[in-house]
Amino acid sequence: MSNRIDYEKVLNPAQLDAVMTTQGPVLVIAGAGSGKTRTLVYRVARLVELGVEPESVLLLTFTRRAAQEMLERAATLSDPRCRFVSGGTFHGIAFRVLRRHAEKLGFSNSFTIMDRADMEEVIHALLPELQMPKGSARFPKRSTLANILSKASNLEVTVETLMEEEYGQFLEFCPQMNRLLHLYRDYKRGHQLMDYDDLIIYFRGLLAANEEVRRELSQQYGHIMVDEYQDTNAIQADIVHQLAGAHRNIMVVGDDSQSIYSFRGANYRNMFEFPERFPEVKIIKLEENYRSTQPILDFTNAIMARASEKYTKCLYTRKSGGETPAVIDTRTEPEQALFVCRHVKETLAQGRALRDLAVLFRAAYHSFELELELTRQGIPYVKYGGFKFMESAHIKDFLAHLRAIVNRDDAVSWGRILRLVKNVGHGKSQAIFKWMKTTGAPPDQVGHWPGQTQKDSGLKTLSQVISSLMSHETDPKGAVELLLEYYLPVLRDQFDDYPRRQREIEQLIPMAGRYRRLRGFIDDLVLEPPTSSADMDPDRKTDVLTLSTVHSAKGLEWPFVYIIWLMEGRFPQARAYVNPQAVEEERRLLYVASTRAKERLILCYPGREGAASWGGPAWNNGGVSSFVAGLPREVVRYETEASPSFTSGRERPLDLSPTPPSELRPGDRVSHPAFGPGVVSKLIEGNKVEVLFRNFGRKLLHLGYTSLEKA
DNA sequence: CATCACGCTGTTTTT
DNA sequence: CAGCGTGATG
Repeated sequence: MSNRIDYEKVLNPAQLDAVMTTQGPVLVIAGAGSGKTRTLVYRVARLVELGVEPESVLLLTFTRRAAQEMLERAATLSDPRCRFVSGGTFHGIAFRVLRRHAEKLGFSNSFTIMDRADMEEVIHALLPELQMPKGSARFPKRSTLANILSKASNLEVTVETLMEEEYGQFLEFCPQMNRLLHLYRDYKRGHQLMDYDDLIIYFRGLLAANEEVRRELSQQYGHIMVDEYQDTNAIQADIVHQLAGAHRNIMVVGDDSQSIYSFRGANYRNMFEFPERFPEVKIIKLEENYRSTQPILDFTNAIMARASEKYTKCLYTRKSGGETPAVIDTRTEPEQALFVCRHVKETLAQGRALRDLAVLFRAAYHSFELELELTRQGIPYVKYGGFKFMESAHIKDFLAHLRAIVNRDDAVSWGRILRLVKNVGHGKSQAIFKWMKTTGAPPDQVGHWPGQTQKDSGLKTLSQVISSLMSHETDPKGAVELLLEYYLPVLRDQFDDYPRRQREIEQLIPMAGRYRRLRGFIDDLVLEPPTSSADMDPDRKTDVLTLSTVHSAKGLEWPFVYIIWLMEGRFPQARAYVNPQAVEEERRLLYVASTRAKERLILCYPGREGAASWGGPAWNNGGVSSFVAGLPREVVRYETEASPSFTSGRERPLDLSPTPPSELRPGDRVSHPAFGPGVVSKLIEGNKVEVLFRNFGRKLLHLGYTSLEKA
């Protein structure tokens, strides 16, 4: 039973226009908090109400979660059939299509997807083939190499061009980079692997080269909507054009000042090129903000007014009142953590719930110190962004077994699982894989590798496990349970903190239970994984504080928002990185963060002395202090450590001096800002100490530089 | 193959 | 600092 919606009552004129225009191309330029999501939700509802088949509506979003939430909302407020609308990410759609048409691209339909960690691993394995001259200047590390290759393919420029523009320090390695690019391409083809970038590129290629596929998809998706269009790149724009070129029922929604994904080749100019591709486009601007108070908007407008590129709009609200955002120099990082904790507690005392508050930051590690203090003070939180559940070693190792069966050419996974066998390392694993490939031995015959000795009898066990797993293709849950029996002893051997890791792996059992085929299960996990272990917590609805990277906070809002430590200088050699474009992206990042706040916005930064933790010139690509410096008092309130609201409430005197090793003994309980609670296992001469952390295993720490504390 | 000492060097965000 | 590569040793 569907509900009637009175659109004119719930939407403003611009939103209404966007919702009611259901034919032809539409570009919606929507400022932060202007009801962009609301507009998309109602438009989905409207289309279904008009009798459009839900399955023929395609909603492309940035994360799978965003799509699901929108469809759920549409279903709740109108017709439950909205849940059948096709929603997902570009990568998700691309993968589904490519799977069906893999052979047209010269791939087998058993190809597997590599995540970033896999990509880096392959690059790493290829490096010896580059034959680098010994003792030459430093070659970029593998994560940088992956960044360069990925960005070059996303921008569709040659590696040289990209390096000239953004990696001047590595220009001398251009020949090697080119060689690496080719090796990497060949490797992927040879092993039936695609990385994230390939999904998008091959998808476009398939559409361009194959009229039949293009027509079929265009017919299947008669109405297309794209959210966060400013974060798409030129290739994705081509895909949109191919899909909608025939019927032209395409709506893209975006905000040029929220473009913060240039590292993926995204460019907000895509938005302005849209009218060139669809000249009959209707352009709708949403400028009224429904989220924040006017003082918050004045602040964000003032920040963007200084941008070197001019953006399309100025936000206003009809909400009156509200307080001016505050900027606080907390001098040091630990003081910043104390300040936020104290402020949070005060806010709770005023009757607010923890779920109304969020702390946002640039990089996942920026919250380490705060997390420590929150834990000390017993304030519960969930964190989004940064650490990826799927990328932790134990999860990857575990799933590699399943991947190796599904795609027996997947050398990355085979390497992983073979190296887990006792006395098989880098060399032997490669020899075994090569043998399997040349003899065509099926996966469960690894135990019969002729080179084996008595020492690697573990191969026999692996063989048996693989053999039973192969008979569980239609029973993912059974396969996971079976593999668990084999893998748990390995895990126990390998990690000191196996109970936590075991628990995490066990969470895969119910997830696998939702799939009919093993392959579907592992594909989904790689491509659209739970964003963090917090996501898997069934009690998400509990009243907790949110910590999040700005990137992960996109599209969300909270009454109170704290922003901490936004790119102050920390890296001594950073002068090389001063880059006007990067500064502009940092500015937009601050804009995105600030516009998440509905009522109150507080920005903290740990000043220069707190930021440059071991001296040297500060990195100068921007940061809270540089963006707010000189803003007028009407727009921002400046507070320092001298202001009463900060100093008076300090809960205990700060002692920032490091713990001397003589005070620590094996067995002492300690706490570290990054790694959390742990126990001292060993003292090492000088100022080093080995700690066994509850969540991160064994780490060797240099005291004097880390704030390791006795707990 | 596994472990350890030593030297070097510097961003980060995510599908 | 801490992660990573290198080269030497068990």
